[in-house]
Amino acid sequence: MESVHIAHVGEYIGQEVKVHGWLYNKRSSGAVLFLIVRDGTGFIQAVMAKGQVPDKDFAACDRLTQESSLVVRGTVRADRRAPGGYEITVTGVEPVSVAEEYPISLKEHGVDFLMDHRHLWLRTPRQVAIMRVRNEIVKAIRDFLDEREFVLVDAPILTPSACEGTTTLFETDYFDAKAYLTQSGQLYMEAAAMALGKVYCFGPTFRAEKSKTRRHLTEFWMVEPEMAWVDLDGDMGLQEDMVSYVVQRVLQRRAKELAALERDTSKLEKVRPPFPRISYDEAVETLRRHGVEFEWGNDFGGGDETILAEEFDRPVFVHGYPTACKAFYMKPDPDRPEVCLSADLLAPEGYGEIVGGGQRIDDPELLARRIEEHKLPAEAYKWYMDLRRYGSVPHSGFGLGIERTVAWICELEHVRETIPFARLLNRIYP
RNA sequence: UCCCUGGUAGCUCAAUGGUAGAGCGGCCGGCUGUUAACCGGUAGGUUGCAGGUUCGAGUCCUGCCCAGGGAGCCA
Repeated sequence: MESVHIAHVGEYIGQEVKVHGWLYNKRSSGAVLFLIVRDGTGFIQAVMAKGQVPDKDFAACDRLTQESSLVVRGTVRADRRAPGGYEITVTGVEPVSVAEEYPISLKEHGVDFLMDHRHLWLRTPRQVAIMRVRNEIVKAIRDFLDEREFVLVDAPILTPSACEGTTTLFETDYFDAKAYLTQSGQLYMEAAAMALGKVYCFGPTFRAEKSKTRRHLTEFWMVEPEMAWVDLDGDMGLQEDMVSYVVQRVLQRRAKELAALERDTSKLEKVRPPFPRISYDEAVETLRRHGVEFEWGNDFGGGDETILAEEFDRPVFVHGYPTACKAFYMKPDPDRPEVCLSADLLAPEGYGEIVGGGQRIDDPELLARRIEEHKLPAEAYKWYMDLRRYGSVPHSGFGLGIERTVAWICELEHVRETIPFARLLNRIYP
């Protein structure tokens, strides 16, 4: 008898199969027992009638609790009444482990309770759908970059100093010296781009900021491509191609999951290049037109980003930010040094900044001056300066936040559901 | 760090300053097609913690703790 995953039972109509899974729910009508079984690939109802299986088996199943593990044997049958289209007529059931009283019911729960039980919450249909979409997004990014001949170069997680020196870092002890958890692999990617041309890193990043919003995690994942010989324009071109590719791939391959999440896919269909590009100056004008009192030189807040994004039906680039409010390595616009060759990509529907990127300073003198102006330890950035001393070239890159992208594509309220085990300001359990 | 809201049964919630309750889950029983099944019964409480006001506090006051939402912060 063949063991099958629920997602594939449709290929076994009329055959007797084995399904290994967990009891999601159970209903009974006296002499008929309905077992709703899940195995991670799907859900299926197994129907068991008294008299058609040994009484001992029937009684044992009647006692099974929610989330008990079991092996069901039975014949696959197409049934219009079944939500998935198929049912199993049980010929035998082997309980594996009877679960204790399960904390998560099929009724509503509060966020705090669910987060405390994240290890079990992950088993519910909605969370399973989100994890599958996340997986598809990650795979699509890797496939896209691979097709374009980017090389995956892993950046270190333990770093000797801040990449930008400003934001708060998680400090750790490194054999009696201080080390920090990385907040970006970018500087290392710049080194790698000078070796390999087109590279990217993909890994966790850590920010010890006390941010308490639906868009922030203290530990999150970023993909950071970096390209030698590419300017800001080429950088934005790659971003719109990549984001469009990812969205279309998810629409194509995860339609079932998006439907389970009740995602309005018509809005995602529109995500195709080219994306609109507006300058920081135009963005400020737009905000003022909407009645926002905005001073030139400030960075945008969450509400500002939403107003800007709502002007368009696809993600929008905002480029040419004031040099003063961006990182030290951003290349100033040669025609207008008060703004820099940077660009943020704002997702539609209020999801805010999903990408930040730009062209890096390639002039050694200017970079040295910036490091000094930002009061960064020159010694720690000696290797970074070397990249400009030995064959400097124009180069650009960006960082895309995985969780914000997942939240947007899945249309979620909060990024805490986009990562298996979220790390938040007040949460490091489970 | 600041502002707002909340904390009552395992969970989700109700209770005019006057006997702490319901639904779900648990347990016991019933039902041969249930779809978050349904029906009957039953157990289940230091009302976040510490003070205070009052004849009487889940309810009002003060402090603290925790959570949620937002702000700030944030490639």
